[in-house]
Amino acid sequence: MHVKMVPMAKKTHRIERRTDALSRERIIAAAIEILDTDGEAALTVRALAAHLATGSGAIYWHVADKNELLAAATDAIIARVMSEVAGGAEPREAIRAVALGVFDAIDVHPWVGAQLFREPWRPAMLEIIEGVGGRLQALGVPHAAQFDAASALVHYILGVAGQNAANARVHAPDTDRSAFLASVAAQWAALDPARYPFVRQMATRLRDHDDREQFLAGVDLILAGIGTVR
Amino acid sequence: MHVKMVPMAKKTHRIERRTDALSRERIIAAAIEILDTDGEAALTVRALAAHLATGSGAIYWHVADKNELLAAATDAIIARVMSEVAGGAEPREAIRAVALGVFDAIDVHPWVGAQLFREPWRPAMLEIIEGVGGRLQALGVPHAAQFDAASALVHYILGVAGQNAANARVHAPDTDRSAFLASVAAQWAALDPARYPFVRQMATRLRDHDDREQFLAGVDLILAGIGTVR
DNA sequence: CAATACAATGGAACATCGTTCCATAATCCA
DNA sequence: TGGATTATGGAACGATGTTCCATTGTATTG
Repeated sequence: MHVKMVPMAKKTHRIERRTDALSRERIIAAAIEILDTDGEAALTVRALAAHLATGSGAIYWHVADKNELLAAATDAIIARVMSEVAGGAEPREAIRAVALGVFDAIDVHPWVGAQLFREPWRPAMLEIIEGVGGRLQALGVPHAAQFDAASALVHYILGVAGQNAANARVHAPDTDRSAFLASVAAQWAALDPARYPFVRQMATRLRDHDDREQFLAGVDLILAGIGTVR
Repeated sequence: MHVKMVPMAKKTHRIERRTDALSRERIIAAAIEILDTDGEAALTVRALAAHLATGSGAIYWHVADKNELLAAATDAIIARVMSEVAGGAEPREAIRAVALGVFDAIDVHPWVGAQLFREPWRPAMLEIIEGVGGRLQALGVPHAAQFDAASALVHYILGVAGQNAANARVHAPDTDRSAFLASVAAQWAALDPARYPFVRQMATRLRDHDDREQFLAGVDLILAGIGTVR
């Protein structure tokens, strides 16, 4: 059952619409809220309808389908990130800032990491490519190498993003992360030394590493590689 | 009670089963066949049961759930790739070979690209990490930098893998790829030059680029970066 | 002001999915 | 041989995304 708002003055012309009217923006905002608080799997059309105190059909009047909803939510998050980064810093620092912005956004909204892979021509991906690639020219990267350089950086960012999204999907929303890392590290350490010598050696590093620092180390590594073709 | 059974040798325990008996291996093989020919979305438990001429319940006797089935199928593909690569080539070439092996495998089995992100402690991911990281030591990468270097390479490979998987998901199974690239390139070229100058410039490169070559260029870029910390 | 057209709503209904349950069949073991 | 165990196949369940449609609210028109 639902409680309707009481239209107080019905004699005068009420230009304003009902204050609880649905809109594409309100739907996207509600979707983001559900995704952030309860995870990717919790965003069902029914849950969304309940959260908005409406029915499923009303949602489909404003949004084509769930895919479009997720894509729009992703675009909203990434656009916000890129506008916050902006700035006219030194190009190398700007690239790091863009990458870290995306990383941090996915830390807060893990579902974005999975969405970035779908429909790469959507605004979200364009923003990232532009944010990274736009600074490569200022870095002095030869024109012929800019496409490869931007592609490498963006794909690396995507890889980390997807991995973080996957990790968030596996965990309970607030599982102790260090406990999880320790458990995987223990599995690695218990592997057959003859078959997996490297992975075994990396077990302790996996346990102690900081995701954010390591992500940045990867960006720096790629930037160093880009520097060699200057 | 007398024994009138067939000669029941302890070691020759071979009683023939029905030749069409199900098995975990047959189920995984059938799943891979459906995934490869009809795409990720076509793999439903019902389709799989029909393909094996059995019922859904029988499948669940051999396999825990669909996740495990997909993970096992992924492990099978990646294990095959890594055993084929192997070889004692020069480390730099070996890393390129491993990366290309994964790339080519995902070109044939796009669904693998999406699966690699789930449960990174599974055999498939271990194989890749070991295949890449194991050669870094031989490359002369300092011990302290090996974790970051391997992580960067693997995440880059993952990013490309996920992107290719997404592309394959969007296309009809045999859509003309160059036509698709041309259409996206046209969209890029039509963007606002003030907002997306870099993406616009890259449009023609996007149209003409070769995925495989560009992937390798990224690997080389990262290897070059790794070389700077030697 | 009444009548009407249209945007918007909410919930029932539908097809499909992964999974569970269970009656049965096939096979093994004592 | 007979009971126990393994294996099978299909019905049934709950949940999902989506469509359909009767109904409501609002704006426009005669």
